[in-house]
Amino acid sequence: MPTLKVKLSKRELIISEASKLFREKGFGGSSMRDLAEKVGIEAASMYNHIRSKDEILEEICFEMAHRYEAQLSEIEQQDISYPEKIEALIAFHVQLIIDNANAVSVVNNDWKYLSKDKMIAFKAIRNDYEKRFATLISKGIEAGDFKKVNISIALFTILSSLRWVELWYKPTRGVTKEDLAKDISAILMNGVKA
Amino acid sequence: MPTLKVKLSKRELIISEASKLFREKGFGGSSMRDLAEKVGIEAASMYNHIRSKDEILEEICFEMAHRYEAQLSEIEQQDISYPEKIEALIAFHVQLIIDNANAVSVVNNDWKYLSKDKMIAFKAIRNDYEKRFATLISKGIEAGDFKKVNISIALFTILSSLRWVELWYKPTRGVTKEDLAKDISAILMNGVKA
DNA sequence: ATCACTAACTAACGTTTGTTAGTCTATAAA
DNA sequence: TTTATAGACTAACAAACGTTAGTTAGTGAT
Repeated sequence: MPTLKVKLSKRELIISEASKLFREKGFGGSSMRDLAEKVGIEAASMYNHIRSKDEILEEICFEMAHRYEAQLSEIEQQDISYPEKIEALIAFHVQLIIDNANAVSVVNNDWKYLSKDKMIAFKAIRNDYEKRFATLISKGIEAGDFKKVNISIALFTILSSLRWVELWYKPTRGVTKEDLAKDISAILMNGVKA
Repeated sequence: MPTLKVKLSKRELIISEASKLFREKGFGGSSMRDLAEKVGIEAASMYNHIRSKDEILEEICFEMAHRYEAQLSEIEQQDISYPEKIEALIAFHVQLIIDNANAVSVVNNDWKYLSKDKMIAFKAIRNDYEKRFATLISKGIEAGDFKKVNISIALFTILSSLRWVELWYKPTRGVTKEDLAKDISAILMNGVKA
């Protein structure tokens, strides 16, 4: 039992360090020897814990994809208004990005390094997510809660306006996750114009 | 004279194909032999036109950075209101992204593959751009044209809400650049809430 | 004390990488 | 007609890549 625990945590250390390294140098710019040095063992030794370099990337991407999907499912089922659902999703995105900045960055930037079939699978999950997100906007319009905006444009404006958080957020800025989510929500919901 | 012209256009072909390839596979995932095949010559032959793989990336990044900077300078000097300036910048971003989707994608995603000193130079240009963009928002607030939003948050919400255009835009969608810019502006200026 | 197993190591494999050297051919200038 | 240059080629280099093989030290169970 403790053996298994140790093994898992070393594997997790590798993946955690990989997230950091991939974020900084990109998947293609990171070598297994670079990574091994960060982990503190030889490159070959890592293969006791992981199957391949590709597998690390896959684990990062699908793990995060699953988290997004799970949270969306929960919010879909909550009995709140559509604007509240969108705001809840925005808050979730902000929180996930801040708590898992490295992994989120890798998913956003390095999914194109996935092997062909894994990439197809990944895109399918992402498309599903976007479609369900769009449905929330669409229903919000029907309910009269949102303006009659182009749904696709609104969707991607919201989604990508969240991406910069990963690049921008530093605890030293003195902005809490909650305030940040609130400010972004306010801009997307009500705009910047006076 | 025609000799020079031909040389330039072959070099430009290489850079153009490189933009396409880097966008699809990433800088680290693209080899010079891959690229040469797209160009239609041998890898070694490309070195009659370019100095190195790095140089291609640098040319793409700094060429685009310069265009952003030039347009910002022009808009800064125009005698229009601050909201109009921001909308003009949004329209410019949309147009540049649509007309140079490959190059913009490379700048956005692969600048981290720049060599250390080039990366420092690139970041300096980008920081300058962001600072001047932020100033426009700041002055717009002082003028009473914008709500008293957090300037940094507003800035990055606007900038990154433009990034997805590169991923999303297809002429087949039947949305013109002008309409797209207008819709994005509308959301950022007035929000989605009814 | 023996056995099985984990997880580290060194050494090396075969490829692929970016790049250089040297050569040949066509075209334009003299 | 000679000469120079541009721009393609083939061949090859040294380095770096992901990964495998084989070995060894330590640990816990029988």
